[in-house]
Amino acid sequence: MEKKEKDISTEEKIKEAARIVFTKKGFSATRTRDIAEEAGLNLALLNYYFRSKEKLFHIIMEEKFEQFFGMIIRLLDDESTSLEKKVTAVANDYIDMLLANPDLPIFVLSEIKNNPALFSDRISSRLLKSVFFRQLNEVRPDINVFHFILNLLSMIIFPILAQPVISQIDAMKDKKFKKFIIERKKLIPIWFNSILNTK
Amino acid sequence: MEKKEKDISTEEKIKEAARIVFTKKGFSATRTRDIAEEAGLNLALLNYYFRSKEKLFHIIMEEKFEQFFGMIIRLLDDESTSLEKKVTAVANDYIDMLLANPDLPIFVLSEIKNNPALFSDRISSRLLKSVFFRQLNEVRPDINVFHFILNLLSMIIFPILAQPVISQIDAMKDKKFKKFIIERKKLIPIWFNSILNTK
DNA sequence: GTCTATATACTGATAGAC
DNA sequence: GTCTATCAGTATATAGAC
Repeated sequence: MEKKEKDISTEEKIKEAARIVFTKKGFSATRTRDIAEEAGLNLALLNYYFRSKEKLFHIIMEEKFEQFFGMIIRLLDDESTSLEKKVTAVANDYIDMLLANPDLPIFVLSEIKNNPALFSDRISSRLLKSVFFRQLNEVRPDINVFHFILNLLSMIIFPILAQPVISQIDAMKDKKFKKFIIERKKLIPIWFNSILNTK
Repeated sequence: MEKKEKDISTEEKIKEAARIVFTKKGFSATRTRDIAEEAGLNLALLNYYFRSKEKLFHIIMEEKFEQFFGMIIRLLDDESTSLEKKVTAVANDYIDMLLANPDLPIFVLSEIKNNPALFSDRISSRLLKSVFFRQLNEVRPDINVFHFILNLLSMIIFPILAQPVISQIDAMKDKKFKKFIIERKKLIPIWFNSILNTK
């Protein structure tokens, strides 16, 4: 009767395997057999629990989109923190999340590109109405909010996206790459302050 | 005997179709039938001219990698321009190239992630030995060159990568998005100067 | 619920006519 | 060189035994 690891339901085993394989290879390159193998389960069980590859993919995709966009929006829509604190918080927490999920950005961007309908405009409107947008407009109405937020996200997300390229450089392999990214947690807020305080 | 459009060889028609379809959908999601259809040609001709999907892909991929990395390296390895001019040149010319080839960045990054062996370390060493690296070290030896170049590339490339997401926002559709990106040609050098002149 | 076996459809590649 | 027809291999999905 005691709880063991083995008590994870078959359904959840399949979902966990699907998270790994889909985010790693994308929808097209993933075979249902890859997921079954990753889960250590029979192929037929995927269809028993989820009906089709598409349906399973949609469940995982929505989870991953929420992970990717939801966290940013929650950090930027916080009434209790200042603009500077938000930049620091995004740099810290979002980088940590991406280091734990390095396949996430390219998965999300690729799948939205393949099928833009997957991305609901509800997400972008949550960003546009966020506290962050209001705050930046109060402090620096001359700064284009879109440029500012896109610079922040670029400097955080792009290096993770480009890791497979960057890590080919000897000085940037594995742990060195991770150390390099963690350095950016401190540096990104500094760079943004010099932009904010210029002119 | 006169030259017409129709004089484009069948081989080149297939390559041009392959460029479009492979960069749009990636290797796995592309069917050889998609390429034949895009070229307006019979499927069997692909194998007649290029033996296999893999071989055709390798040809296109190497072209595209050279386009993506080669241009950056040529701009950064120019003895005749200053550091500031290089930032301006990269912001201008590279953004123009990416606007003309919006599928290029995610294609290159996805395919290298799927198969890191595709990316030769010859490319990274050309970057590390570039004039740009030497120049930045002379002017600001306290600045980490990797952070600097990655910030530059992030701010240029990421917005293009994220276009399918950004353009879901009403204020960022089509021509407005392009205008927004072109604004960045002027702004990116300004932002980098405030970072370079700080501290 | 889970397995084996198999149906059905798709994809890359080739044989052979023209 | 280019086409039609088709093969062989693989992928998703299901039927049916346990």
